[in-house]
Amino acid sequence: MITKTGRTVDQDTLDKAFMALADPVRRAIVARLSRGDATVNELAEPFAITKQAVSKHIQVLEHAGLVTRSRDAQRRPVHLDAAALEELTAWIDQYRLIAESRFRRLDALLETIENTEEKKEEEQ
Amino acid sequence: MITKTGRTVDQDTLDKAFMALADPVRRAIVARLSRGDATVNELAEPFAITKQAVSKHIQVLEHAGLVTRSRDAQRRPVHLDAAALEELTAWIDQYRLIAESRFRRLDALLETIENTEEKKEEEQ
DNA sequence: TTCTTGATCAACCTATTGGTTGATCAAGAG
DNA sequence: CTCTTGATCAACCAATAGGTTGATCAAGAA
Repeated sequence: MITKTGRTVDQDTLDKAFMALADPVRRAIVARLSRGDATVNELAEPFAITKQAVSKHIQVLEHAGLVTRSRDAQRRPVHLDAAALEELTAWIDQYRLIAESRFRRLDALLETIENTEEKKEEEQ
Repeated sequence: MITKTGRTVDQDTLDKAFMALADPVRRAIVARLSRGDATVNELAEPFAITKQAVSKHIQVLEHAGLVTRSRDAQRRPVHLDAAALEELTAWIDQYRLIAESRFRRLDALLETIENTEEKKEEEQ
């Protein structure tokens, strides 16, 4: 599929991205990163799980294309990719808007029918 | 968290909803349903998997709150819940917009620095 | 009642997830 | 060189996801 940004997103990328967000720890990491880049240790601090587990979560986010990492001596700051998030909302909105427009058209149709019924009653 | 619609969405609901979208078969089902309600058999037709497997996929979507089902004799038409999709985009956008506004502020800062540097050069 | 249709239930198999512990590596600091 | 810090690799384990086959159920149709 093609997003508003013109980028092509394949099924596998969508699989990984949605799967990545289907975990409360990873969503908390995304929330934290929206406020600014952070290291694995910083990200691990609020959680009651091992640093290794958090490292794995970050790898999941990275393979999903939601975050990127740079090198700064021993540190490897994690950075949130807002554009990747936008592609997900674009996918969802595409179908949500179709469903909603269909709903609105049905709404209009029902109104038309109601008006017709009222007219009939008036004519009687 | 609370969405634009005022509805509260708990972690477990987000877990299930994102997990539900992390599968190409279920996304295809969502895409099909955006065009209108359909039965399990109709939804199963395009796929090379058993009807039972599709039935399970629909249950996953249902437990995630993304679709609802009504009763019409033996048929159980599946209906896409556009409002539930909206809650997901609301969650994503919340953090995407924070990250982007941060990015824009950094952009503005870098511009300020560049202008300052240019000014210095002019002064030399 | 019997047959057909639409759909689910139940049991099972395999691959993958999310977590652990323990070892290892890479880059500075002393 | 040795020590510390930040982070990853490797092996393992329990739970779950996605799929199958076979039986079952509920509602009309004949």
